[in-house]
Amino acid sequence: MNTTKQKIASDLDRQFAEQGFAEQGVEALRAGADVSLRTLYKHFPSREAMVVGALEHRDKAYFDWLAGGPENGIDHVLYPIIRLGDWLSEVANTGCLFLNALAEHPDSIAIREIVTDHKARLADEFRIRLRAIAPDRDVEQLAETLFLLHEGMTQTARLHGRDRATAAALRAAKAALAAEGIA
Amino acid sequence: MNTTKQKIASDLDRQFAEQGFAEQGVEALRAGADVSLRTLYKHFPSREAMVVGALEHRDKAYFDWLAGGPENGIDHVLYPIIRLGDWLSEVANTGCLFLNALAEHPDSIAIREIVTDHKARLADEFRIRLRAIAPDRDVEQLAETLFLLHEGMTQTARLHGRDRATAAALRAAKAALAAEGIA
DNA sequence: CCGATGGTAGAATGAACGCTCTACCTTGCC
DNA sequence: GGCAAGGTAGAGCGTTCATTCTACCATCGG
Repeated sequence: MNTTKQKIASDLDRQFAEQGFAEQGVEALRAGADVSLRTLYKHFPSREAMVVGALEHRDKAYFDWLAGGPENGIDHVLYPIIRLGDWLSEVANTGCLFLNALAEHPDSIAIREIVTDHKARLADEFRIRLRAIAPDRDVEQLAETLFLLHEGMTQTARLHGRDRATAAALRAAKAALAAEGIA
Repeated sequence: MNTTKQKIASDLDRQFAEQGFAEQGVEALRAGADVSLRTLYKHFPSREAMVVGALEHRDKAYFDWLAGGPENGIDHVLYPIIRLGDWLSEVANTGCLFLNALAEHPDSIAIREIVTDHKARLADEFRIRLRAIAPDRDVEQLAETLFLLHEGMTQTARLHGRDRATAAALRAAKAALAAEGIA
């Protein structure tokens, strides 16, 4: 079964989030996941694979976390931003795991790919939600704006605190929607 | 003189921006700065000091870059965001050097301090500019919003391209100002 | 001309790293 | 019972890293 693999991936995710990527060697990761080195390498045959595994785990966890929420109205569109506020209070607040990984491994194709995919999917999420409440509009620019607010909020939460960052992102999102006559 | 030191700091800044922090050892940094190992260590007695030196250099370079610009009106407030667009086209587009450094050295007090200071000064920049055009208003929330847009734009430029990120940030900034009756 | 300053090249060191390997143990199905 | 699957502990290998050190050179004010 890959139950063990998933458990390890979850531990890797948490460890990379809390301690960063560079400051932890494979031995520290092994200890944090509480498995043997052999088992760790069986599931993730290189350190890079461990990073990819952690990112894949978080990608899934993040979109699972987004399930549910209001089905109509402006809150349907704002929900990912609202939910991000909750997320930031539950996990270690060290910015975006994906962008942090990319910062440390700018040359890794596998990592670049998963980061790009995750962010594209997030941008799509806003597009889909906007189309749901404004089917007759071109929502492309608004989707980009909401995506930008989401990213900015993630980074700003590290520096100004989660609540202020959430409030600022929601304020700006509502203003952007209002300026386009949506809401 | 510290001319040599400044030259090295500038090279370190560029190298960290282009190649990331983790993937470069001291020997690579030395080669990129075209100095001897001895001289490098004379000015920056540890690798951490090299990171701090690069960040200090960029902090100064960034605020120098912000000098000038329109003195009145909404463009005075938007100028850091407009100028960020230019900046992103001139340097390697790998996100925020400060946040990347923090991602790789979450335990370094010296690095955390310079990152915090830089970001606080940037937030102040927006506060000061807002007060200049709206002296009778409480600009605190708007300053936070503009700061968030600035940060979000920096990250989004990596993924969606500089021009789209700049346009989205400016759109959102104008909407936020309009919503508060400023502009 | 001399000595201080600040540069060069690059070998040496000791620690830490990613990864592999040997040897053994536990569990559950036929 | 026995064997296959998948786990454990941890020593060892070769490499790379940050840092230090020896030995030498160029420039220039007094």
